[in-house]
Amino acid sequence: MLSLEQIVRDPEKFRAALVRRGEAPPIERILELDSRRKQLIQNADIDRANRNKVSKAIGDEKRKPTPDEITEMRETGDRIKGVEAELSAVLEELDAILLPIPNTPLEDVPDGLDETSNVVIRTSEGETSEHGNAHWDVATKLGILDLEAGASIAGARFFVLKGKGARLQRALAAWMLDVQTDEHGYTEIDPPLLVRGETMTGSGNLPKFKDNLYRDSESDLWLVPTAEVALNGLHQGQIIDAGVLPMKYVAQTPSFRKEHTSAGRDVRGIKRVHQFEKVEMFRYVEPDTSVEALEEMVAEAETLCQRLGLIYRVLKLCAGDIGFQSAKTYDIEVWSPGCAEWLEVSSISTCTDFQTRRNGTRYRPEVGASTRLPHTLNGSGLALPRIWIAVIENGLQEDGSVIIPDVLVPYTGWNRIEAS
RNA sequence: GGAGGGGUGGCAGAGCGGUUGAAUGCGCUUGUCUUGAAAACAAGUAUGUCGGUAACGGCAUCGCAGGUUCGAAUCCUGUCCCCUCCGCCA
Repeated sequence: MLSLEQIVRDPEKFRAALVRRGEAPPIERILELDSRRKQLIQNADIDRANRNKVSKAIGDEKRKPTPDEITEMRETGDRIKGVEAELSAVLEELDAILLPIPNTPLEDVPDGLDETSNVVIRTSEGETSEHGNAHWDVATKLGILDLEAGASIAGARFFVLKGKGARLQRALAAWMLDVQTDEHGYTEIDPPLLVRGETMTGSGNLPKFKDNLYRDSESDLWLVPTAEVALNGLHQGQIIDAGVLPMKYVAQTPSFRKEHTSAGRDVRGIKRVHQFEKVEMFRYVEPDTSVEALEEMVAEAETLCQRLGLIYRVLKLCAGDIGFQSAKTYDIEVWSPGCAEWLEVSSISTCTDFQTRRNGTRYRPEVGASTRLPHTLNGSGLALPRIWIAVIENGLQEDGSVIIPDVLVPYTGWNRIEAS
């Protein structure tokens, strides 16, 4: 959520920033509601102050209230209730307006309204060859991927990994998690995958994106579309002590997405599925260090691609293509020689104070200082099964077998998936 | 699923209709003392919001949401969470 206070202070700045993302926020209505809000608060406070004074006098004097006092205070109480009712209607409307407004892009985010304006800022060494053997053919033939079983069990966009395919995914996840914890200093978290609505709202996924989320209505819990949701909720409502930031977390979890909005895209194979594993990095940092932290996280994700020997490129997303809660996003894509396309395996964003304002995560810059909102950053490090796809398609040999990267061998116990 | 108990400030822990935003202790900050530290002593030490350049003042908050009352941390209802016992279960 954006800061109401800041919007009121400089409405045009916010309008301009949101226009860059193709949004037309009702700024006038917000200003109107805010001034009404302040007026109502003042009215109610005056009445409450008076009521407090009278009640306290009665208590101090240890006497019964006079009939006149009772009448007057009842009227005051009714008036307060009326004002409070109007105030809560105003606040409700403000929430309804503010909650679906996305974060504002940082200055250096490129202009543009869709992915065609994203900027490739670097590409790794190596050739983007094509061999035409897509993972759905190769892996099915190897007996390590069973799309039919996935469909039979759960429907379209679900899949089953088998044997060395399942082991390869487990190895990838374990290796990435080890690098993030042992080398990059992240603390491993194993969070709930079902979360409350408030937690989902705190991350920015609700109310706007409810159609892409799975939900158990009986217990009113939502399945996380990414570990980011849970990691973002880790400190909601808390004040983080001075000196604790930055905090770095990493979690490997499944992600559940309905993908209604991408109905016709990537229908073959397992590029886009309803349930997938992902290793997610998440950081809480002091505001003036978040820009630097974002670059670090991109480098951390790139390291993984490099060690897997994959060809990848880094994109800086334009204002219209960054996610709802993001102020700036880099995507990392790896080359898929079988599908002959770039696959997004990581999306790394700074959400500035957008999420912490929503969920009430604050920190103290110094002992005794007043609280501030930390910045949050998130990024995949990295997403399965797309990395799995890339490893399979890149490791494909002439004879149909697949050789896997050396870094994974300690986790698999073998380096080749033999053609049957 | 059944039966109880409980949620108060950074922590511990009083209060159970009337100067209670909240005793007391611990912790923390600052000051005095000290070469320095400790100890002792003194003062300060929640969050948010409205007004104000500020100083400061008002209001709200004792899990959360309602209700009763002139007045609620204290009474009532709902709800969330925690704990104990029984049952069930990976």
